[in-house]
Amino acid sequence: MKYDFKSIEEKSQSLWDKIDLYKVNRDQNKPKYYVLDMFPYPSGAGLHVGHPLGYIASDIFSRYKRMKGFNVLHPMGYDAFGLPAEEYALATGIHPAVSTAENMKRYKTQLSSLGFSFDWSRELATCDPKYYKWTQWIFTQLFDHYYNLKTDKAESISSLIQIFNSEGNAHIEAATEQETVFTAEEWQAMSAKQRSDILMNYRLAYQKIGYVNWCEELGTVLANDQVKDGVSERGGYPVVQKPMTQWYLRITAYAERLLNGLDNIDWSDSLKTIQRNWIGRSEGASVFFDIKGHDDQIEIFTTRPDTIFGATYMVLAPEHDLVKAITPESHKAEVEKYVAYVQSKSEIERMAEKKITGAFTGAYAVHPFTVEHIPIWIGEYVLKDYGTGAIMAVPSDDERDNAFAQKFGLSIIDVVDKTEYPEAGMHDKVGKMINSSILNGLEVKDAIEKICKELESRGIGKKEVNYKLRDAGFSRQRYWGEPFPIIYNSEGLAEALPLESLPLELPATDDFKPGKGGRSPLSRLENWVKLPDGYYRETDIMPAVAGSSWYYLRYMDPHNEEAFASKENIDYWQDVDLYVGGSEHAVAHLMYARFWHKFLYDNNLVPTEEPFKKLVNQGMIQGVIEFIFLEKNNAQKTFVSAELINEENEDQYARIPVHIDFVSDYGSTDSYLNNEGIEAFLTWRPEFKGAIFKSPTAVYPGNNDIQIMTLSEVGKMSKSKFNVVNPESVVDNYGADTFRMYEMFLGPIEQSKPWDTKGIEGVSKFIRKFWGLFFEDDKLMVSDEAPTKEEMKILHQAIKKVTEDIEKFSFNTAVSALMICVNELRKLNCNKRDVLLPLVQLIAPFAPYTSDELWSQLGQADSIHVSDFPEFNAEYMVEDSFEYPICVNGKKRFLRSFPADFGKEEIEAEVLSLEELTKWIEGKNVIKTIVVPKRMVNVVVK
RNA sequence: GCCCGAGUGGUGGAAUUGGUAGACACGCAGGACUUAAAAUCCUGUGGCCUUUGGGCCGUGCGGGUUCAAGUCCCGCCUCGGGUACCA
Repeated sequence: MKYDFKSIEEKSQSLWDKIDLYKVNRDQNKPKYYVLDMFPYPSGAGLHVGHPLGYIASDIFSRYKRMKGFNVLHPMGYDAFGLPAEEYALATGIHPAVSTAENMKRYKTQLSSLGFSFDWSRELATCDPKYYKWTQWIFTQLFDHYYNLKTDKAESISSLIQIFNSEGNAHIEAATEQETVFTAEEWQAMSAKQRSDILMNYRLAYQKIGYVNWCEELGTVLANDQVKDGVSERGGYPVVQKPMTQWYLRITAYAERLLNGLDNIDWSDSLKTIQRNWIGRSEGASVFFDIKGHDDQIEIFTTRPDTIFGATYMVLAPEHDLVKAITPESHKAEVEKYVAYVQSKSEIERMAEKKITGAFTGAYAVHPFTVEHIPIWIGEYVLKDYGTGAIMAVPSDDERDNAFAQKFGLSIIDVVDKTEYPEAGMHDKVGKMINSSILNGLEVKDAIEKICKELESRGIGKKEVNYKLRDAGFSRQRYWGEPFPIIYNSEGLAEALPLESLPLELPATDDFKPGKGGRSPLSRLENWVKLPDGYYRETDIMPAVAGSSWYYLRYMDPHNEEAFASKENIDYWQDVDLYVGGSEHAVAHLMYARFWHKFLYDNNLVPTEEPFKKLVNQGMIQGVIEFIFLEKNNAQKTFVSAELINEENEDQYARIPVHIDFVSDYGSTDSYLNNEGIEAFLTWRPEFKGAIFKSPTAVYPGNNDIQIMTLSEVGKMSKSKFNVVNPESVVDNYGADTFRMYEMFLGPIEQSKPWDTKGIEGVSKFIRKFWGLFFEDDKLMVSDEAPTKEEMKILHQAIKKVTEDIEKFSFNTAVSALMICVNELRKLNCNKRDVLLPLVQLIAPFAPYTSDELWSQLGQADSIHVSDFPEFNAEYMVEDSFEYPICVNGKKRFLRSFPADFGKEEIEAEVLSLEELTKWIEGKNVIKTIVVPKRMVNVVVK
C-alpha cells in the first residue's frame, strides 16, 4: 500500500470526529492534566507557520500524557478583540465582527488540518458577549475592591466605606494614592463628588490622567505599534503625547505577591528574571525638597539616600506637575520648547536617547541638610511614571547624573570614597562616606540606615520600597473591544453596572472613525451613550489583554451562564499544568493574568495562587521584513533608496514596512522595489499616493527602470510586518504529520529561527520509510516471529530517548531518535509485530494520522490515541563493554574497548600498558591518569 | 539605553550539562537502477597539510580557570525578543 497521506488524514480525522475522541469531561478516576496554548489573535493573514510550533509541541505532550493515563484538558480559542480588525474596518468598511468571524473560521480550518487533539466543544472567543460578560464582571469586581495591606488581599469597597464612616482613613493601610487624611465626620460631610474622588484613589480599577500617542492629522490616538520614529506609521504624521483621563488597574498593589509567586512556579529562569526586573523592586527612601519661593515641595525617590550630600541639582520629568508652576517667566520659553521636544518622542525613544538633553527651569530647591540652593532642571532621562518623576541628582555616584552635570557644567561633590574597593563600580553600594557632614566616615550601608532615621525624625522623608511596575493603562479610545461596564451620573461620577445588566454589548455601528478630540468611535453613538436622568456611558473600551487575562479559566466550563466557571469545574481542573507560548508575552499578558488570578483568589473564586504551574516558551518562527525609507517632515512624501541612508542622516527618515510580495529578491542584501513594486505599494497604501521615490540614479515617477533598495531584516512574522507564510501549502504537499514533525525537527522549541522549508524532504522521507517497514510490494507484511535481542535493543533505545525527550520538551532530538530507530530497523529488514506495534505507539503523539492508520491496519480496534504509551525496559540495553576514548593531555588519540565491569584501577593499568600509547608518552613523564568510568581516559604527561 | 535570549560545517541543528565536537537531516559530489529524467538505493562530505601511517587547526572575538572548555569566569562584537496601546 502506498503512503497516501490525504486519504489517511481524511479517514482518521472523520473517525476522530465521529466518536468525539478528544472531548473531555471531569473524571475523578484519572489524574487531571491541563495543557494550554496561548490562543491566537485571528489575524486576517491567517494562521502562519509560527503559530503551530507551540501548538504541535503542546499537542505532542497532550497526546503523550493521555497515553500515560491522564485526563487531559487541551482546549483552543481566539483572542478575538484587537486593533488590526478595527484598522481593517477603517480601510474597508467591513465590520470587525464580520472579518473576525471569518478569520476565526479560517483559523479553525487551518488548525483542524494539523491533527491537533483539541476539545473543540470548549472553543471560545473573547469577542463573544457570552464570554465578555464575565470579563466585564471581573472588571466591576476590580472596581468594587481595594487592596488592604494589613490583610494583604483585596477587600470590598463597601467594607472600606464602613471604615470611613466609623473612623475616617487614618488607620487604613491600603494601596492608594490618597495622601490627605480625613476623619469620619469629615467623610460624612463630604459631597458625593468628593467621596467618589477619594474612593477612586483606592479602587483596583480606577481613573487618572495618562498620556496617549496623539496624532492631530489623523485625529486619533495611536498604539505604540502604529508609531514609528516619532511619526504615524500610516501617513508619517507627527505624534505627540497627549494627556487624557483613563482607566487603570492597580496591579502595583500586587507587586510583592507577583514577585514572590515566581519562586513557586516552574518557569524558565530567564522568564522569571524578566518578570522580576519588570516588577523592579528597589529599596530606598523618599525625600521632600523645599522649593525656593514656593509652598510646594518636590518629592523624590532615591535608592541611594546616603549620597544626599552629593546632590547638587534636581531633575524633574518634563511632564511633572510642578514644572509649570515653578518656572519663572525668564525661563518659560526655553522650558516650553524643551517640553514640546520631549512630547514628540515616545518613551522608548526617550530611554534609548544617547544625547544628553535638558533645560534649566530657573527655579531652585533647598537642600534639606546643607540648606544650599540647588538648581532644578528638567530632562528626558527622568520618566514621569517611575518613582515620583523627580530625582535628586548625585553626579558623583550616578552615571547619567554625571553625564548630565558634565554637559551642563553643574557641580560635582564626591561623597563616597571607594579606595578600599578598587573593583567596585559607581553603582556598587560600598565605600566610606566623605564630604557628608553627619555621615562622614560611615560605610554606605550604615549611612543609608542613619540618613533614613534622620529623614524620618525631621519629617522630610522616609524609607520606602519602590517598584518599577506601573499600574496598567486600561482604556483604549477605540471600537473593537469590551465596552466598560461603567456609567456616569449627571455629576460625572462613575458607577459599575450590576451583573444583571451584563453583558453590556458592544453597540453596532458602521462608522469606525474616532470621535471628537481623540475619543472612541463609541462616543459618536449618542443614543447608546445617553441614558435617562442625565446618566451616560463610558465610551472607551478595554484593551486586548482584558480578555486574555482569564480565558484559561473559562475553558474549564465554557458554556456556563451563571458564573465565569462553576466551582465544581474549577475545583477539578484547578490550574494550568503546562502553558506553551511565545516569550514575547513575557510581561504583558503573563503579568496581567497572574494579577487577575491573584485577585480572583482573594475573592475565593479560584483555589490556587498562580494560574500557570509550568510554562514553556516556544521560540518564534521568523520572517523577512522589508522596509523603505520615508523622509520625515517633508510635505511632499518622498521615499529614498536604502543605499542613501547612513548613520548620520538615519534619523531624518522613517522606516515604512513593505509587503514582501512587492519586493524583488526579498530577504537578500540586494532586495529592491522596481516600478511594478512601487505601483503595487502605492495601490496597497493609498495614503502615499503622489509620493516620489529617489534612487541615486533615477526618480519615480519618470524613470521606467528604477531600483529602490529596501532594507531587509529578520523578525517577527506578523500581519503588521506583511511577511506571513501560511502552513496550507506545506500541508498540501507533504501532509500534516510531516509538517508536524518537520516543525519539531527544525530545532529546539524555545529557539527562534527564520522559516525555511529546506530540509522538509528528510522528514517526508522518514515517514515513508517508517510506513515502508510495514509493507512489501504494497501489501501489509508483518511477521509474528519473536524479535531478536538486537531489534529489541533498537526499539528500547528509541523508547528511552523519546520518552525522556518528550518530558523535557526536546522534540527535535526525539524526532531524530525515531529516525535512527527506523533507519536501523530497515537495515535489519525488521517487520516483527512485537517491534512495530510499540514503535507505532511511540510515534503516535508526533504523527497522529499515520500512526492511527497503521494501528488499525495491524488489526487494533480502538484508536491508537487511547492506547498506552510503550514502557522502557532496561533489560534490553545491557552492554558488556564500553569503548573508551584514550586521550593524552586532553586530546583524543585512539579508542579501546574494556569490559563494562572494569574498575578505574583496572582500566588505568590496561591503558598504560597499551602499545598505541608509547608513541605519545615516549620521553615524557606520566604525571597522572584520569579515568571517568563509561566516559573517557586522559593520560597527563609532561 | 535597559532587561532577556542566541551565535557550532555550505544550511537546520546534536553533544548524557566540564569528558570522543559535528548525532540526525538538508545540500553538494561520486556511483547503482533508467534510453533519459524523476523517484529510490549505496558511498563520501568541517578546514588545512600529508610520505596515506597520520598530523595540525577548529564551536562569534579577546583573555582566564582546569588533567580536560561549545559548556564555567571576565571583557567585547553581531543578531533576535521585550521595553508598559501589536497580540
